[in-house]
Amino acid sequence: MKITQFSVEQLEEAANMLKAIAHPMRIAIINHLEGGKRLTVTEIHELLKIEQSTTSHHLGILKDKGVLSSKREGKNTFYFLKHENLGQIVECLNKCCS
Amino acid sequence: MKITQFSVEQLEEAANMLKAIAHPMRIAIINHLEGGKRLTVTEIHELLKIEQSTTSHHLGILKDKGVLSSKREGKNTFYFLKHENLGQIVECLNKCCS
DNA sequence: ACAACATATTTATATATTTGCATTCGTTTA
DNA sequence: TAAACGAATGCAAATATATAAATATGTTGT
Repeated sequence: MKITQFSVEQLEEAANMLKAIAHPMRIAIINHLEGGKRLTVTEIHELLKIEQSTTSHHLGILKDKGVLSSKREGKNTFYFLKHENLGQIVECLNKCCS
Repeated sequence: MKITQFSVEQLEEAANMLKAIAHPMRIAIINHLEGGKRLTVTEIHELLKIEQSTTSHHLGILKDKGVLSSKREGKNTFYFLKHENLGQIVECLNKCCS
């Protein structure tokens, strides 16, 4: 007996969300945003040592798939986790990968 | 302050594991295996109405990336979750997607 | 050894993702 | 209104992934 029942649409959405997360850089980004932290594109780009445009692309993917939200404040755009419990996925991964 | 500290290798492994899960059919497979259930390739192939070879490919990916284990018993190969807490990811997704 | 069944692999094609350069857009400050 | 800064977008090349048909491998029973 399945615990959770997924519709085809839910399967698609869940897969898209996971696909968004399933990238080393993007896991690192989420990891840095855990605990309600807010970071700008430049901060992340310097923190992870990846190109500004690449960073923006990754953030765009995460935002588009519902993992992150963003808020523009002046010249900066801050990114943060949309659902705090998404951090659980990262924690769970950490347990399974060690 | 990050809760979890990932090494580059752990990020890669975590991403590979998530990438393995991040597919509608593969989420459906995991969903069917929750609670310690064991299913054969044919059972999954009939349950999800996808080609036998496609099913085998998906199962191979999940096994290769450490999500599933398998055990051959006679003509059949049974597949099952390697870490039961991987089901948590699916449950967490379900919460975030509804 | 042979037939029947279950699973895995090979191969090819279509499709999607990643990355960074170059450029553009939006905001602030001189 | 220009210059400077931060962020987003368009584009192209390299790489990876998905699917299924055909084939091969492994296992059981005759």
